[in-house]
Amino acid sequence: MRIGELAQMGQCTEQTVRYYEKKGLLPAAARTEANYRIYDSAHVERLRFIRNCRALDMTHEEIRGLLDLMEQPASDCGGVNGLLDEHIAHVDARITELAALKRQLAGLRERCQSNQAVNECGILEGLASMETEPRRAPQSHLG
Amino acid sequence: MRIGELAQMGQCTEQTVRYYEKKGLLPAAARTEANYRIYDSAHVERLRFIRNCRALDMTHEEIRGLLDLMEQPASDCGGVNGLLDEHIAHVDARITELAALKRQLAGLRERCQSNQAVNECGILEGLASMETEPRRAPQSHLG
DNA sequence: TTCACACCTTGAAGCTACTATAGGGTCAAG
DNA sequence: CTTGACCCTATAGTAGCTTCAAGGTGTGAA
Repeated sequence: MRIGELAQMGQCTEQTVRYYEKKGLLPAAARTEANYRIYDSAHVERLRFIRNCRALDMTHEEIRGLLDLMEQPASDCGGVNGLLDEHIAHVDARITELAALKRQLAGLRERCQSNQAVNECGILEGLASMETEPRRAPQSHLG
Repeated sequence: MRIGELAQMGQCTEQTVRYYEKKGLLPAAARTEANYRIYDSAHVERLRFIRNCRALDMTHEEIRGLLDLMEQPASDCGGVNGLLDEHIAHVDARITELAALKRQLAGLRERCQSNQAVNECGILEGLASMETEPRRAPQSHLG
């Protein structure tokens, strides 16, 4: 099959497939005489694996880790479990961060219930007077 | 004051200040004869406002919106309230997404409790066989 | 044959919000 | 006169793509 069909199987665009190839997540495809990339079912499997990982918000780095571990099918899968545990920890950390953020925003929002003049708005006052604390390193890659 | 001091007041780096100037969040600074940027207390206020918004994970776009609204101090602050409400909705949406993600990851993690061979690992089986659903547009800018 | 049209190719630029690096200029103290 | 702290610009890199530009390929119809 050609790139369009593969992309469809992987629920992504052709550009994304080329991008994965460039980044080494997918191996370089064989080519037809016209220089078209050609794929088989092994590529479909690998692409779907990658897309599933992406759907779970794993980074390319994490996915690469899993793919590397899969290269030794007989070895122990402790590394896989560890990688997933770390990823779950990232998600947890981000949820915690966002919950704190939401509390802060809710507090700010309470400072202006009615429509009033911009220069008396409690929200803007709050934003102007907050004490910015130096941003610490993010606990997760999840934005 | 010069850029180093301003950056310190805003809990950010000098590069970040220059970046904000380039992006139009901060007005172009006056210069000394030696071409050094010079700032006063109004700049400090504006930078702190921006940094506080960033600490709340607002985008530059959202911050620009607030700054624009502040340019008309006498006008009604309904726009400010709306902007904040939308931002809170972004945070909420992201929390919901991440909670769903966490459930999915927990289900996946259960598929392999003990260390076994990689090619029999339930996690990798799960990742290979999941049905990727076409990724819908993100409900928030929060990664 | 020639045309349209769908499909494929590459490379480069754009997105967010910075961070880092290179290669230089300014200025006060020792 | 040199050291060191501070400042300047411009460029490239980060993640994970998306979009654009400018073209080549292949098939069916007029």
